Amino acid sequence: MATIRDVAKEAGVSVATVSRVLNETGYVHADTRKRVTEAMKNLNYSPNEVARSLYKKKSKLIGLLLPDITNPFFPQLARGVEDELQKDGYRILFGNSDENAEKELDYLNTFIQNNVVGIISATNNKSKTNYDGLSIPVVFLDRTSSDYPSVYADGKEGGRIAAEEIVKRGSKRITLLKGPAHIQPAQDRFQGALEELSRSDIDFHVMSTTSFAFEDAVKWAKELFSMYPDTDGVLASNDIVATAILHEALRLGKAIPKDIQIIGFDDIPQSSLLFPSLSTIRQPAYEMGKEAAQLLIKLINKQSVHQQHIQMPVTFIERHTTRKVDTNG
Amino acid sequence: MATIRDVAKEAGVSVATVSRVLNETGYVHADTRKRVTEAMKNLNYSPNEVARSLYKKKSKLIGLLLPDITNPFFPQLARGVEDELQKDGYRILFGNSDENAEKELDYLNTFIQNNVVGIISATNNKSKTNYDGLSIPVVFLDRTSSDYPSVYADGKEGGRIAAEEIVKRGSKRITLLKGPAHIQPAQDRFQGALEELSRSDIDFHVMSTTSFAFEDAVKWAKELFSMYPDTDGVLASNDIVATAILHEALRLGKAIPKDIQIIGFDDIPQSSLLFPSLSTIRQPAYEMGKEAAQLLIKLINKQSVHQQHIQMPVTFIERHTTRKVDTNG
DNA sequence: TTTAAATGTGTAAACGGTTACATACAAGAA
DNA sequence: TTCTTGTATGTAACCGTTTACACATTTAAA
Repeated sequence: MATIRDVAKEAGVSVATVSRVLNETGYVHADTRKRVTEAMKNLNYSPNEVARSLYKKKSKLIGLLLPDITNPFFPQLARGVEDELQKDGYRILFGNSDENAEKELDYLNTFIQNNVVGIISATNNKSKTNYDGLSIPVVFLDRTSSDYPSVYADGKEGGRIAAEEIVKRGSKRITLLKGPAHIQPAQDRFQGALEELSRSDIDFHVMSTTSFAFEDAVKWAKELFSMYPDTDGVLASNDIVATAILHEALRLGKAIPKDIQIIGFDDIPQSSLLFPSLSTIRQPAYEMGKEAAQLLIKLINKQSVHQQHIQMPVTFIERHTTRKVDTNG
Repeated sequence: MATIRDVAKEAGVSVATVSRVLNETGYVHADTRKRVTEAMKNLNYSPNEVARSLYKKKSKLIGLLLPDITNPFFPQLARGVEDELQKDGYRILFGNSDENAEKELDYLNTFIQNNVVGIISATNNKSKTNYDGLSIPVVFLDRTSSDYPSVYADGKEGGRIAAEEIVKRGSKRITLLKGPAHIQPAQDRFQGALEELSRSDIDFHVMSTTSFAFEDAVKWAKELFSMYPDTDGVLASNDIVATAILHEALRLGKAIPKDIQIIGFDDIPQSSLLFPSLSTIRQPAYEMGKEAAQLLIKLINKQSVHQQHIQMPVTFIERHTTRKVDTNG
């Protein structure tokens, strides 16, 4: 690898001059610039980002921390983040935390040690204290925070809409699935649905679940139908869980949506590919990723940001696990 | 951030001594070590990886280049890579190439400029020349190469098995989908299936496709059933395409697997969640990621590697888009 | 006792950039 | 003419580590 000194020698100038043409700062004579540019080309020179980063105490790297890229909701987020950051020349240092505080802290440390210039975190771990005292901007994604900038979907409203839609479509004995207690977005959507159902004159049960893993969800699905066999509507905590419910209902020979309606949450890509395709509350994951990235870039550039907390709209996606609404109703 | 000099001053020693306790190199008196360790703790010191990287000309970073994390096959790969690398303290610099040569080159450059110590690439772009002349180890994932170490599934055998299984289960008029020409793994599985079908006395059509996007796949699915309405078996180029075929078949009121059998490729997580669940050829994506990471680490450590080309086994996953094999046959 | 080897520590030069500061010349203003 | 300002370039310090080398003191061997 050629260094700036090699280029300087080749062009017969000092390193300062090379640096000036590199960064387009200060004065450089047109002829000199040309000589330097050619020397760079000859030597196939490309500046060492590490040396730059050391002196400037800032890199072109940002840290992205996700709970688990294997969960189909997150690749969309990640892609939104990347597409947006890439435009400004930022690169991503990436890690999965598994919602494990130790892993999270570990990644945060290496982010800092590598001079990242900003962090986007979609973890849901309580210990936000991990982020206190950081001297670089952090934006939380898929998570609310009063202390830090954040981008999240309106989970409560989503839960409300789901409840409203399923009631509107005639379910009378609803089971409401309450997601993991430590995942705030799951609790928001649960609250929204709970409030809306309480307001209605519908019978409903609440069933607690503790993870979003499909294998676990299958167990809850079986439990649900054995405990509440006459359930005719399920509000699932996310699309993974909804898929498990759908499977179990089909296995039991229930007609969908005639005997039982199901509404999921997230609108992960596979939801439209199920059969019957899943009605769900859509979170605009890709756009959320982009928003978070844009917000972070503004923060990095110390531009003023009108809104530190960006709430994204949530929409009901009507597919085939819900009935057509009775317009005569 | 405290520097090594701060620690040295606090402990009343030179920076060299601090560095020695940090790296456990050279001689350090037990008492001195204790003083230094305490100073580090007091100052909450943690070494600057950038400075380290600059001097040593190597970081603890590796570059991971994927075509598109949004394609459900890749998160598994990525997770396997990460879980394995993380054990040895490596961190991931991540990028999506979209099978675009320019983007790929761009990422490769920034990987190098950031002193990554190895690269894992799952791109399928022809221009392997991008990797020539790199002074760090590269391993190709989900892609064969004679010139570089690689980890890939036995696509040809997979194609062969798929053909064998669908024939064994009684399909008589098979449509074989040929994936994008520039994606080598797609061509391997196509070749394997083609050879096996040619060997049999079964009628079959070949239909070309040019991407793995679901939206495109839907169009081909419609085309397939209009051109070859009597097809009773489809060998899809991957699970996404198989899903589209499945959808269209269901839409047309075909009974599955009675009227038509479908076999996919990859075994992405959602394939078991479809209804009917998809029979497919499984590639062990997570394990492939792990293997690639292990191989890369060995290469980085200049350990001898017995096998530079690791071919992973592929298995037929029998689910519900194929009939039970006729054991009286 | 002398000498070699092992132990313990410090000084300063890298690593490859950026930039503050110094210097020099040319052009225009006073 | 002298002064100021703009243009052009170079020197060297700095960013936070690691490490070659030097030096001093112990310990062990001869």
